[in-house]
Amino acid sequence: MRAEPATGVLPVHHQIANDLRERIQSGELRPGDRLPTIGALQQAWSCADGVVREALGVLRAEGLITSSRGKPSTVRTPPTRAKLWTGFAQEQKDLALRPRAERAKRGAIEMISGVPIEEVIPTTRYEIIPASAELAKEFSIPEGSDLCQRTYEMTEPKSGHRLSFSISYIPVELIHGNPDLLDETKEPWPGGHTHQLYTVGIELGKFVRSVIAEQPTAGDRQRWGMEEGIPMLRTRTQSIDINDRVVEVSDAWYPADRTELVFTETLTRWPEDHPRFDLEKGDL
Amino acid sequence: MRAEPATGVLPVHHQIANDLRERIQSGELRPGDRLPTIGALQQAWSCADGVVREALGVLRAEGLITSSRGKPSTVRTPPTRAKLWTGFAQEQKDLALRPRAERAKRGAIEMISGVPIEEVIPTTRYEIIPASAELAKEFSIPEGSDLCQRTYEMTEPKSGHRLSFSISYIPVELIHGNPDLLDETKEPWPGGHTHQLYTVGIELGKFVRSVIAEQPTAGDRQRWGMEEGIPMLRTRTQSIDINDRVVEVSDAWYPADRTELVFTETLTRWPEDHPRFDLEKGDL
DNA sequence: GAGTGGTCTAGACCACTGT
DNA sequence: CAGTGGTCTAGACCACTCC
Repeated sequence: MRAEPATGVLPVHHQIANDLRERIQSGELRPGDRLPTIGALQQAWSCADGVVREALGVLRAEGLITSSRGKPSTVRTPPTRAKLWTGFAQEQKDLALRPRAERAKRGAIEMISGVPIEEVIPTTRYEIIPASAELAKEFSIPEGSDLCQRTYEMTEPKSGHRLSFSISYIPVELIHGNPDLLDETKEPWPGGHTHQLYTVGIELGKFVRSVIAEQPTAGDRQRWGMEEGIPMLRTRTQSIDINDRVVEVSDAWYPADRTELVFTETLTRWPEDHPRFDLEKGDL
Repeated sequence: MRAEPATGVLPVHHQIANDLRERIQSGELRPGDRLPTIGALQQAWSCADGVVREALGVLRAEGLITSSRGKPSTVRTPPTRAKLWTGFAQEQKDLALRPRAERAKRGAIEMISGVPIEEVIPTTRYEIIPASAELAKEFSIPEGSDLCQRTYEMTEPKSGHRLSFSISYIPVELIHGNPDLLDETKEPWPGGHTHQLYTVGIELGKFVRSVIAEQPTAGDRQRWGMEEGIPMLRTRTQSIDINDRVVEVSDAWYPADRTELVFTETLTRWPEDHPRFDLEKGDL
């Protein structure tokens, strides 16, 4: 059993992957189309089936195709992503001063997860944990200080798949003035986190949100019902009060094939009498 | 050559991957540490080398390990990500009305890519292209209208690897008042895009930035010098003028192991005399 | 030169899908 | 049932790194 020398510099499985990728990106193979079977590709490229499988593995890892037992591999349908808008923090802040009835119109969970509450199983879990080194640094508090960790999860009942997941941290010291804030049965809280903080005398000054992307593990993929080749978006939001103190940190995870994060930045107007640009003056 | 039946329900290569993943995440195997060699794992799990290779492929695709020819596989060192701050749009807008000397302190390229200009090869390319269906929709203009496409790329000279890449689109109709805006030799433009738009009478009202993540193709990975298992962050920024018209669209790509996107949202203060929360009243 | 991981082959059994 | 892809084996050659 000798391996024939590669015809080119590029390994054969990469050649196959490149060829198929090109045919997908050029539109010759359209979303939902069946790929050639492994047997057919094996014959076309005169190679062992393992090589073809390797090539398909590459495309699967790039999120371009899906394959499962018994069925032919197909071109992945490009995802339709739900837009997750941020920029409602100001609205949320103004709401905190409004009466309870008005606040009740928007739940805390919805604000955090961005998913409307319907036909899903929400889970909320509160826990007091010692601050890790990382979180202690975020809050500028000693390592091991008490943190209130609040976990929000939403699950799709039929498949059991996770739809949203986020964790929020608050130093217990900041909220011990209002025992209700440590009581998970009080969720969802009318007016959300901004109002919760208002009840202990905290006024928010700004939010800082950072976004990274990671590749989920096989276990993650199973929990979320994700296919191979789909990254995970992870956000960390710092809620900062008007004294520049970090009062809450919240982490959230989003499957990148279902989610698009949208951030808006509104600008103030120039003064009415601002100088108009004069091309003749050549002020470039 | 018979395949022994799997000892459990889980395929062996997943069992091996899970075991190694756990040892990495628990800290038993630390960043930079060598993994057991394929031969050792093969013996430990009494399986063929192909199964072990498959398992390592899984971990590589998750970005947990790196491996190359001749050297033992190692645990990937967690990336240090450069923070890419947004939220300077207001500052940039105010700068547009300032004198040239002041504007010249910040280049257009730097504003777009977030990478300081030093020891890199910047490339700027202008091109007039017909609007695709997608872009026509963004601008609410007829398909096929003239767009000015400006491509910004920065390359690391030694490795030839791409450091940053972004493309901006502007309807030619909007900028024909100033021919310099179609001249790529005028880059970098003092004061950046905001000032460029100012020269044709456009005042910006807001920015809308959306973020998605995708898995790069093998070719992308080579161009950017990325390892397997690292996703790509992609942003699309709409520049919207004070009349709610989309005047510029800009796409940018960032390797997710080197980049963290940071968005800030500043809130206005509550009025001085806002009602203080009264726990006794129990207004929850 | 010994040891590492990368590529490839040929053959086998299995789980699942459709008819 | 035939056909699909998923898993596994055993053996081979190759490219590369390090001693």
